Amino acid sequence: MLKIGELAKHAGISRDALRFYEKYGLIAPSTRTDSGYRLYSKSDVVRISFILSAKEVGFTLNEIHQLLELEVTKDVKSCQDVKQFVDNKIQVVNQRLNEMKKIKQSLKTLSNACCGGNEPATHCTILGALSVQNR
Amino acid sequence: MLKIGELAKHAGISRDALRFYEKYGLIAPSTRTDSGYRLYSKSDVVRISFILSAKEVGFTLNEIHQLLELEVTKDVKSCQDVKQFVDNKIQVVNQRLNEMKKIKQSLKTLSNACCGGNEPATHCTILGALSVQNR
DNA sequence: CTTGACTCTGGTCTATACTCCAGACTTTAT
DNA sequence: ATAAAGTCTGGAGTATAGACCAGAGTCAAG
Repeated sequence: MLKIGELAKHAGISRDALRFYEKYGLIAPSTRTDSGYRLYSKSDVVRISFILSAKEVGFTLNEIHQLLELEVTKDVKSCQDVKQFVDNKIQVVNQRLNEMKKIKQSLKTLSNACCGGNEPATHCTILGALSVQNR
Repeated sequence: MLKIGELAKHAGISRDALRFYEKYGLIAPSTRTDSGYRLYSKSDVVRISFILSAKEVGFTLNEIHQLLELEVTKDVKSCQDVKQFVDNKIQVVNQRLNEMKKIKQSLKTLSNACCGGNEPATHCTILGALSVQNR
């Protein structure tokens, strides 16, 4: 079991962020000490790492809440509902993946065009790289 | 040349957003009419589409500004600087791509596990899918 | 030539996702 | 036993990314 500071350090976020996520309903510590200190379990660690991954790729806390809520509401939702919701999210993720790949390609084109030498970078711009793409 | 409303419609954002980006230094209309109306050129359209793509994949306006600033500061920055900055961004994008792929895989696992039928979704959860991943 | 749609500037307001106290209590280290 | 470090709740403050509004000017159609 980890105290809030330990989990925060482990996850690379602040204690305040953890308490904020709790207020937001994303994660609650499994238990508390007699004195009221939060204690987080291993599964809490997994949960936090999912939350951070999802955030990393651009899901809002609200969307993450929906994803996690599937668990809470699983008894009242039918498999059908869940599948539809998830398939929908997969579409979103796919779109973002494609945008991301385009951006990466632009950056690579730019990096390659750029000799990396000491002279002024007169010909090195993102938009230049983009218009090369578009040609 | 497009007026602000036309560009906004074309790009799928609000006029206010465009004016906000302008204040932020991301994009300025090529010219103005005598009466002060903003007029956007084709390259402005390209620029906006880059901004939106970058936003889509999770860059903040500030980061986008840095990407675009390469153009403005190109005379004072050496090729080396540009290359380093860009290669750095490519690392970031790569990390996000990987996170995104993981999320997508989780969602797919979940979708597949889920029969899609009418019964309660007792076994369908993201965290369930995640722990299957981790096994 | 007026009505409606559009644009201008400048300002206030909002949601999201936190951060940063304050004041009190608890735990750990020496 | 005491200081330092950590934690608690509650509330205020902040940065980002716009949305919204007022009052005034502009343009296009009938």
